[in-house]
Amino acid sequence: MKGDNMTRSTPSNASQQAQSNAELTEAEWAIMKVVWENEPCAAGTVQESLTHTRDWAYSTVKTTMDRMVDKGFLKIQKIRNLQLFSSVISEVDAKRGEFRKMLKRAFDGALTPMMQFMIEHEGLSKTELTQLRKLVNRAEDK
Amino acid sequence: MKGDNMTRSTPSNASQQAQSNAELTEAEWAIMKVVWENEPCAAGTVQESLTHTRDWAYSTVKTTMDRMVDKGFLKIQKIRNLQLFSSVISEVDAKRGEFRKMLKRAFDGALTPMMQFMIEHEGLSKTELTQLRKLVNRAEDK
DNA sequence: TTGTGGATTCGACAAGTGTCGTATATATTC
DNA sequence: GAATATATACGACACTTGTCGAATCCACAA
Repeated sequence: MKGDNMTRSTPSNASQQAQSNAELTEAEWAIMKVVWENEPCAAGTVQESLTHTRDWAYSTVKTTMDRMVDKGFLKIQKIRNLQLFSSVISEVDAKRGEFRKMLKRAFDGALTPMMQFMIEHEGLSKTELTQLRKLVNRAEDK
Repeated sequence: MKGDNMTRSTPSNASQQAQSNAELTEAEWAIMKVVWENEPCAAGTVQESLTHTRDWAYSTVKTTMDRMVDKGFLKIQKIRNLQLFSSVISEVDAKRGEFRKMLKRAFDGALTPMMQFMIEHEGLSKTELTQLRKLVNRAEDK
C-alpha cells in the first residue's frame, strides 16, 4: 500500500464524516488546540509546541494524530514526504460537543438547570456576574 | 505506579477517597442517577430501573457498581447476604466534576468565554434568556 | 435434606486511549 | 555516495470501559 497522492481530502483509511459536534478525548483536545493555531502543521511541530505541557514522545503525538485522521477530526496534506495536518472540525464544533455531552449527562440536556447550577455552585464572582448580565442583555436586544 | 499499600477503610476492596468533584463515565452516570433516587438499593433494583433505558444484563450493572465502589463513588452496606449500595458522592459533586471537566477542556477553565459561547452558539430561547436574567438578578442581589 | 431461585463472585473479551520503541524510508550535507 | 538527521509506518502493551456468562453461595420451602 503506497503512493497515494492525496493533495485534498482523499484519506486512504475509512475516515468518518466530520460531525458538527465532536467529542474529543483529553489528548485530542491538547493536540487540536495546537493544530487550530498552526494549521497546516507537521506532527513534529505539534509535539514541540506541547513540550511544556505534556512530555510526549514524537510517536505518541503522531499515533494520536493518525487516529484523529481516521476519526475525521484531522486531514493530511502531503508535500513530498512531509505530512501537514489540518483540522476538519472547527473549534466551535468541538466546544459544542463537549458542552452538550456535559449538558446531557449532568443536566438531562436542559440548559436552565445547568445555568442555575453554575450560578449557585460555581461561585461566580461579581465581575463574572456583571459580564454575564451584559451578555444576556446583548442577546435579548437581538 | 500501583502501590497497594493503602489504608483499607473498607472490607476487602481498596477503595478510594470520594472526591468533591468526581468524573463519572456514561454508564456510571446512568447508575448513579438511580442510586441517588433509591438509596440504599440493591444492584437488582438498579438493573430493573434501567430496563427501559438500557438493556443491561444484571452482571453488567453489578460489575460496574462494584467498580464504582473501588473508585469511591458508592459504598456497600451488607445485610445477610444482601448488598445495599449507597452513594458516597453527591449529585452536586458529580455535576461539578462534569461541568469543570468541560470547562477546563473546552474553555481553559474560564467561565466567561463559556457563557459567551453558550449564548452565542447554543441558541438560548427567549424563555431561557429571561430565566437566565432572573437567575443573575437573584445572584447579584446577594 | 434437598431443591430452587435469587445474589454474589470472578474471569473474560473487545474496543478505545495513552504511550512508546523501532525498523524504514527519505532528505540533506560533505 | 556515505553519513547523518528526519519522518513515517507499525506493532505493542497496559489500562479503562462496556458487557457478559458461568460457577458458587445462601436462605428457605417442601
